[in-house]
Amino acid sequence: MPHTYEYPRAALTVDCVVFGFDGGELQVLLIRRGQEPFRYRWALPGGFVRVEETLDDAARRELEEETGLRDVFLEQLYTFGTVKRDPRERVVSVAYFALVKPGAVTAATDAAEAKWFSVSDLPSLAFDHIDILATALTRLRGKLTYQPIGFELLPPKFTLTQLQRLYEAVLGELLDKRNFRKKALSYDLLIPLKEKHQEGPHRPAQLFRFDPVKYERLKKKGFLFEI
Amino acid sequence: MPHTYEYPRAALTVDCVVFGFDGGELQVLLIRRGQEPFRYRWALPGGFVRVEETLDDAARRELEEETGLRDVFLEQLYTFGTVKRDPRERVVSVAYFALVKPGAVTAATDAAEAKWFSVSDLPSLAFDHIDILATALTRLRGKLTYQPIGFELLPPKFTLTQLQRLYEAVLGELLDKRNFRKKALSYDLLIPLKEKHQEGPHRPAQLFRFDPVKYERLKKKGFLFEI
DNA sequence: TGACTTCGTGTTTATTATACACTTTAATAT
DNA sequence: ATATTAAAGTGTATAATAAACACGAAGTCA
Repeated sequence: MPHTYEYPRAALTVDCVVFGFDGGELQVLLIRRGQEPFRYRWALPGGFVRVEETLDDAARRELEEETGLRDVFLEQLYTFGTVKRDPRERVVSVAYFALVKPGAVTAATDAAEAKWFSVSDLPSLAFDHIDILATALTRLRGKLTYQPIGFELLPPKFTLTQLQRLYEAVLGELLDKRNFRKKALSYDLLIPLKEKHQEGPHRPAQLFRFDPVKYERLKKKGFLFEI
Repeated sequence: MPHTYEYPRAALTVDCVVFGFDGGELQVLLIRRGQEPFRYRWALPGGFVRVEETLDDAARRELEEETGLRDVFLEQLYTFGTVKRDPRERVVSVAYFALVKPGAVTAATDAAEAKWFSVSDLPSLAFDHIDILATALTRLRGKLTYQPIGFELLPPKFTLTQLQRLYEAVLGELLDKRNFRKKALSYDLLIPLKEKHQEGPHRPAQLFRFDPVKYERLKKKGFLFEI
């Protein structure tokens, strides 16, 4: 059913930069395009915004449709609106960035032609998606240093070393173990569990979980979480 | 000339939150609407994005058309896309925030039915513009503490006391004079001028200007400017 | 020339960040 | 059982930064 307007209108899309962490490197989830333009090229998951859904809803819907992921940390990033970013017609894209835990990762990747890529070894991307990705990376780095969003990238139970590896991967620098642990624990957001994480012939590591209640409380005060 | 599409499309607009500083309070520039909906209500300057212009261009164009302002600091803020934010039809708005110097202020206000309001004493606004404004305020506060954008709100020549008053107005707290000056000067971004600012029966104040060259250099390094 | 008002300045103390190395603990191999 | 292995876990001294705080200087105006 066609729709007619007095003036030409841009098409509106959402694109999601989905970050994951495999324990060593920061990863991005990409899907292989099936149609022109940029057929067979890797691209960010995304698609057209429907006229009766919010932008956030559109991002969540497209993410689930194309990757199987749901209930993830999702936040609006930036809106990309240069005139020629899509060769067909004017398309404005509201970009989102998402953080997913390793659990969600394996469940999702077999749902579609989606694949994780290390951010340090990316293929050529469709449209201006490399710019969107770069913007998302900058935002992630910035955010990580003042908000405890790292937990969104780790399993529900994690060790302090895993948390440190994540920070090191995202920030691109090595951190001092003792200072990191001091700082991370000082916010009182990590709850030690009774369990330990045994892996290999060495001392097992204490497992922690994140305290979402204290997190919400701190968030209202406009807190910081600087590492 | 009508334009037809296979699926319904949202209309795309830009809205600008323009901040100014009168020496005492933080101000926002609003325009009075001439048409329905929300006729006679105050609203953020803004309008429809043309299909052949970028979002940034649209924001600058609308800002100049409605307020006479040009060559201002302008930065994309957030995109507002709830379904019913405009009672007529689906309208997605890319919000921008702008900072203008007092010089531009007086030149602009008589250009249209635009008026400055103190952020602590706002009228009822059209659409969801009060939400956009709140988002902009939060962003301004956050940004001001780590980037030297305060200069965008001051005249080319300013005193340290003026700069401090601005920070106090935006952050909503009083700052220590000596510590503030120490910090502000430590970044080496303020150039003392030969002139002094004489006003009233007391010691005249040293005038400074902002050093844009050093600013650009620092920006590339990903610097901070914390007060 | 004295009153008034804002400008401009330095030091001490508290807090936070940084640098740095050895003991503990469990699994595994012998 | 004992030795080996490898990561876990921990404390202190020093440097850097932030915070608290008060008074003389420089002009105008009566």
